[in-house]
Amino acid sequence: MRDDRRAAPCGDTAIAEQDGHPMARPRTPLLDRQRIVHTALRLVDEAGDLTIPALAGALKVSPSALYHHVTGRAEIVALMRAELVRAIGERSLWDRPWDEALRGWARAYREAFAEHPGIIRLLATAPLAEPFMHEVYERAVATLEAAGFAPEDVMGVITALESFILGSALDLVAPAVMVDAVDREVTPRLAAALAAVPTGRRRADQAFEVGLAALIAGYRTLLPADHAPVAAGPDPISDQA
Amino acid sequence: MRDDRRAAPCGDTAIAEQDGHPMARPRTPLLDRQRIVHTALRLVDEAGDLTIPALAGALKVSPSALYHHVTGRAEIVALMRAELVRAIGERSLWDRPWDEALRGWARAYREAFAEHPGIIRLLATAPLAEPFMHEVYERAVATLEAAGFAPEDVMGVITALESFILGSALDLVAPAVMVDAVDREVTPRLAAALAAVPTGRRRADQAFEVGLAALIAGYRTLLPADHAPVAAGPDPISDQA
DNA sequence: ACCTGAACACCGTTCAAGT
DNA sequence: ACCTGAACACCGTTCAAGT
Repeated sequence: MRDDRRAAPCGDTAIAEQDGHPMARPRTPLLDRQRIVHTALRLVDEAGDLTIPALAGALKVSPSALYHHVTGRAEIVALMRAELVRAIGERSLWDRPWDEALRGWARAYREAFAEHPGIIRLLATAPLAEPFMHEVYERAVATLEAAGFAPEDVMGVITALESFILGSALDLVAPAVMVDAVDREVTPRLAAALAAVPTGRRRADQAFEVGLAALIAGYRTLLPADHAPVAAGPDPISDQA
Repeated sequence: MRDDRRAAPCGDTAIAEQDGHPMARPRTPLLDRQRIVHTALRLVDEAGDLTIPALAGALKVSPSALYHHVTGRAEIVALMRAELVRAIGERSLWDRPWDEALRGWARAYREAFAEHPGIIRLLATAPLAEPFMHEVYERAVATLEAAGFAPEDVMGVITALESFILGSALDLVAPAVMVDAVDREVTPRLAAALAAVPTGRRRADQAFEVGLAALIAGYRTLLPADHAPVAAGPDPISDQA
């Protein structure tokens, strides 16, 4: 069903078969982990899933060639996860009040998923808690403790927010079945509620913002009364690239 | 790696091959959708994934036999989802204040997943928004509107809660990698925060309860001032079978 | 070291053949 | 209608063979 041909001009990859007979070991390696991961990401974005034959095809290489650079499909997925986590870390800023920091982190986290929607279902089934993520948690813990959260609550606060983000990322790729599949005879109020809400991407965005605001507001009530540095202003948006 | 043999006593399924030669159409059907779904659920719980050969093996039937009752693997998954949704609906009670109702629904929802942990990764990638779910949404919308939530917020409130539940269900099956993988030299505060938290299932439970309480508390702030029927008492637990 | 092509075990699905 | 066994297209992975 897919068409992998893309009019390859001659000399595309600098090394090609010399005459007509197949080559074994090229002088310059055709592959490296970086090229594999980036191509895999592009492929997942376009096709929605990842198969070794398709990946090898996009890299103009035999499937078995990949196994000289990665241990298998699982490692490719792990590398994609690392790439994503790196993107999250780059965009999160922790030198600000805890509520703004958490909000910015959550948005960066979800935004990274939103840029590679196809990856969500590949990564959702496994946690993001790779060593890469540890330093992000470290900063989150420090921020929350400094803000006055009880030590035994801190991990729960972070984990719950992360669960919400991950669930929201899944919501992002969930096909919006309901909108007109709802029978206004049987479920009239649901139909009305759906009509009052935007469609497509903005639907998911709005639900995310509603939940994020509520979660942060709820976290604020966990703080002892003398710790309330930031007034509950209406959503101080923190812009960032 | 798996051993599907289970010492079958003769006459196990009432209909077996008469002598030694294979049978074609048995007098009583060997299969029905109910048996298929329940066996699939058991299999997913035990093995963590679902394959047609394994399912056929557990049903003591040839793989191709399944296709006379079900259109394919996708429909089996859909039937499992319907089974799960039914369980959620049965345990949720909506004739109570909105916050208690939402809290009970969320717990029932997650509890249904927790009983079949293996199913989470099968269902997480697709929404639960099947027609079965519509009437649950209908009741949720009615409850929230009656409580005074703005019509344009209602779907967001429900969707965000559902995202949190789904993410928490995924957290439930996430292997607890971090606990001792954390380097207390590099990330000392994270290590300390983790030490202050329970391990195993209870870790996920606590994070879920922290997030659920915060979300509901945050939702309460969305209500106009004249709508606050329930005081913010400390977690009125709603027991249920 | 790095690539190819053949090969293997597996999966989901189809289909003719039997009753 | 309902089952079987053979067959198909596909997948991830291994491995000997080439340079």
